[in-house]
Amino acid sequence: MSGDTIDSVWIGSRKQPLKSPAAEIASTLEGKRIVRVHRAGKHIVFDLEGAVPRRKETRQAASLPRGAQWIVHLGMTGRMVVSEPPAEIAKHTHLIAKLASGRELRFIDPRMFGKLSVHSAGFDPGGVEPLEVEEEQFVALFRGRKTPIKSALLNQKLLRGVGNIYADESLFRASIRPRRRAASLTREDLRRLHRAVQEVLRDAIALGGSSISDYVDADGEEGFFQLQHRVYGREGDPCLICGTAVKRVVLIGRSSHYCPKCQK
DNA sequence: ATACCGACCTGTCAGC
DNA sequence: TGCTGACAGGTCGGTA
Repeated sequence: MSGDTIDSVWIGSRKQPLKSPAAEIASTLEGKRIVRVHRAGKHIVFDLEGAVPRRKETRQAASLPRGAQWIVHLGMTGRMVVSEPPAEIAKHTHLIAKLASGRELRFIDPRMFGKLSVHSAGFDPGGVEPLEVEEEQFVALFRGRKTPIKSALLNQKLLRGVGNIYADESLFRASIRPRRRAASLTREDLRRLHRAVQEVLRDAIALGGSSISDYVDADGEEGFFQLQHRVYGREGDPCLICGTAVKRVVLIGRSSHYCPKCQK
């Protein structure tokens, strides 16, 4: 992908997935070389020709000339696939970028919760990377917040990249109930949670993610972390530690699973 | 400022 | 065999 050039862009008629105007997305992408593809939280970031990597804490860098960036958020059901042109165009395909190599980059998203946008300056998703954050900084992020700890874990402005499955799994491994107020957690609780989040994410990444119904990675491969879920999707099943039935409650409109005995 | 809730969409599956 | 309702990897904006 890196090094390839976007020759032309086709954008579907649905506006829902577009965070920037279609014409702006097309004009920003067309003719640009993809310098680098990386991830920031839940966003896929394409650095386009002329882009200067963001540096930490350098406000004056804002005056540096910068290339554009193409930002893709997959939402719930979004996929970015690389296809050969003869490949059938899947239903719910919202964007096709024709590359100089002859391949096509396609964005497919049935539910249209995914988002496409372009930025002319350095894109900042906010929050810190959960796999990079130090223990002390992690503790400071959550200390004193009145919100339920699970809401805080899902807040992308604090920690970026943790979603519903991994929030539940992390809280189980840290023996903390989803509804516990962040402010009520001790320093030791938060240290355990820090370790749990990192452990869950590392394990999940190693297994290629969680394929619940239709998730596959960029190569179309399913993940296997769902086989290691200890509470997510296991309502009524015995806790793997104590045998108590796993509970499911709705918190901020999201399914939340926990063991009522192991998690306090 | 903070925190819930519905809205945004389509697809699938269980239950009747 | 349908139909209906609940639910799904996420985020936003309105309202209290």
